[in-house]
Amino acid sequence: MEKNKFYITTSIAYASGKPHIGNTYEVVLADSIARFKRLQGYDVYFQTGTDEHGQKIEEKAIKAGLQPQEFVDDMAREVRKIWDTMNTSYDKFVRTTNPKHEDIVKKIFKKLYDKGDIYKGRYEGLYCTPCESFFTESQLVDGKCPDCGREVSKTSEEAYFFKMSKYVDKLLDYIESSNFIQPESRKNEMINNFIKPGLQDLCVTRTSFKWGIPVDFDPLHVIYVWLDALTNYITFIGYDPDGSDEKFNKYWPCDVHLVGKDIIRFHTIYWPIILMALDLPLPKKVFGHPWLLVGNDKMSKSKGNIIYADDLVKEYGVDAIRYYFLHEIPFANDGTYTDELLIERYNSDLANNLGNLVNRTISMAHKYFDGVVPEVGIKEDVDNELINTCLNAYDLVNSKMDELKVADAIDVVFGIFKRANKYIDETMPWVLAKEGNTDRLKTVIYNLLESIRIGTVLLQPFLPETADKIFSQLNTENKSFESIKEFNGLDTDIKLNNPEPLFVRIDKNK
RNA sequence: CGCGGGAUGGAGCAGCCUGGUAGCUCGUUGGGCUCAUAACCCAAAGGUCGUUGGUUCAAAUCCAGCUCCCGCAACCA
Repeated sequence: MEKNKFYITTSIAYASGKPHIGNTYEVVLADSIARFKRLQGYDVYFQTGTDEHGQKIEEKAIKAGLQPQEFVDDMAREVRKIWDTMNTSYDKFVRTTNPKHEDIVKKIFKKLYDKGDIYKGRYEGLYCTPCESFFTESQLVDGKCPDCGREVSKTSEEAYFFKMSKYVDKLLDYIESSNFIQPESRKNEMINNFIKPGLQDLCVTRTSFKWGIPVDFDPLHVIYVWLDALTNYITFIGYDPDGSDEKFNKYWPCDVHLVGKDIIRFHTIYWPIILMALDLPLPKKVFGHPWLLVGNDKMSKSKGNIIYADDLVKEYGVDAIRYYFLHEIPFANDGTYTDELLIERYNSDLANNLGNLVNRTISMAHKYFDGVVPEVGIKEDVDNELINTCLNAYDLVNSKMDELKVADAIDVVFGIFKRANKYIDETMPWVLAKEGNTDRLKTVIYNLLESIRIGTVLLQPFLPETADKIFSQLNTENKSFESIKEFNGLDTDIKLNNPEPLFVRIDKNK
């Protein structure tokens, strides 16, 4: 039987500098979804990578005394290292300087040109070289670049344009009749801001720099970011205008493109139009996730408040950071990062609620039963609430994940651990031990261990390293979603391993 | 009149679409417990839901004006 496929991407990181916490958040978010779908039995393909062309990179390379290719080789290695540090399970890390990709992009360009969707014209505007951007008169601040404050110059260059208007009606239909754009509020933003006022034709080439994919039949021109970067989603799974691979036919159309909310426009307007022009099906969903702010500020180099994920991982451990990213960033609004909030979440949720629960439970199992998982003995009504919390959790998590509400899904999982802590107070195992009520004590300890196991099975997509540690303490291989449909997945008579603290509390005065 | 988002106890958020006792986590205070990582469990205090007006029997929720913050404005995730 053929497994259902699930294709998910992140946007590709621009390889001009070390990716900061925001890019990293996106990959972790995609990773948690990819892992969840894999556990559900989907044939998942998860793609991420780097966008490696453009003027900014060309300039940075020169400044560093490197060839652009050497520069991006270094950057790609750096990006990949951070993705790996975050324990992300991407299936493919793509780079737009890949020769095969470049080759297909040239073919795509040619195809669209031959079709008449791309034509040659002139691009005019006020240009800021360092920012690599054109501005309109109204955008300027005191006649200068609104971004960097430097002089702009009137520039005009010959360029190729993509005819957007041809496909705009079809696009509007698709956007309005589907849940293609997520969250919903972005849908109106796109329609009112960009589509309704009328789409201008998109400039798809540049002559002002060399570091890019040249236009085959007009080598003065370099293909600008749109057709180069966006197309990574199809070129690397085997799209070819002359005939695509099996792999492409299997995975396309993409199920979810995860992108930052600032580039949602490119993914919900230009990208579908490019695909329409190529006669390809459109992606099912684009989710524009919010940002992680530092305090109240947007992260930026000029503010000097940039935070890098790998620094945080060194300090707190990978799962603490994954937890913070996945749990603290709301579905639609921006999230906040501060050291204080991170430490607070770490202590209360990870160390106190989860870590301490596992530790106290396994300690009791050792103390009362020599670390052997006991058989269930006497049952009582109080058990049912805990058991039901565990058995209902999968459906709740699943429905939250379907909506991409990862933070809510994690809450459901931690709700199990919270309920288990309460159960310990309700049943008071130490009293049962003192009274010699072994038959009841067996049940209580089993229920606790099994609740932890069920919670851990559901924890795997979010905190894979921690889940492995708990499974290892429980000494069990029953990790599947199938195994949590009933409350008996932990085999009895297994010898547990010794308890090891999962998260050591952090002294916030440090 | 460029477009959009936001303002909810000390902190971070939910609730608003589909009006009807304001909810969650953290923190604070008091109590309980001693299996455990001074963790866990219970309880309490703390908010006129930015502001003014309107609709309504009833407004955090719907409508209008205002103030403040933020983002986008055709390449900063």
